[in-house]
Amino acid sequence: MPKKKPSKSEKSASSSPSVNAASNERSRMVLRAKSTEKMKRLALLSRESEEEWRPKSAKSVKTAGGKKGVKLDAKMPKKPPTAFFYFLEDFRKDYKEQNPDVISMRDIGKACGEKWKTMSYEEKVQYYDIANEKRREFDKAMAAYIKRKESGEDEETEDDSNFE
DNA sequence: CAACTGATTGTTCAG
DNA sequence: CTGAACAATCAGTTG
Repeated sequence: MPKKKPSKSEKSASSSPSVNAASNERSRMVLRAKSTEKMKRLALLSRESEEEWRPKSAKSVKTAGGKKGVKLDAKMPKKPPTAFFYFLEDFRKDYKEQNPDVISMRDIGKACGEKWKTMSYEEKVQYYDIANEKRREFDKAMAAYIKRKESGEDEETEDDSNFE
């Protein structure tokens, strides 16, 4: 008997049991506590220790214009949009129709977050599922990235664009 | 003129 | 385990 482990919400299992696929994908779905200054320092050290990690990401991209500027971005796969972002896409359209005056993501984001919390588990699972597949793909890229990093992360020398 | 910020939550990584 | 930071997006603001 498939008694699964839905001790979480369970709510109405009459809908579809396919929702479980989103929850137990990985074991690090914990994250939600407050903060301990102790750890804060630790993490800060880590980031600083890193070469340069990512330069603020997207923001710099715009500034970069046509220059790559960053060399580590070539290997580091960008984070795929989260389920929330997918929901945002859909919500954005709907929100625009209802509030044509408001177009800023800031306002929508607030409305989205509020609604997001009101959404039922099964409803959110739809987006979670999408994110799951996305991560799967991302996982491969990440594996390759790590593997290559351990390998020596050398190779790939196409800085023909800019010379110095 | 051009770039950054802000706001939302979820996912990610590294120690 | 935990925290810090980024993922999209676009109007608004600043330099």
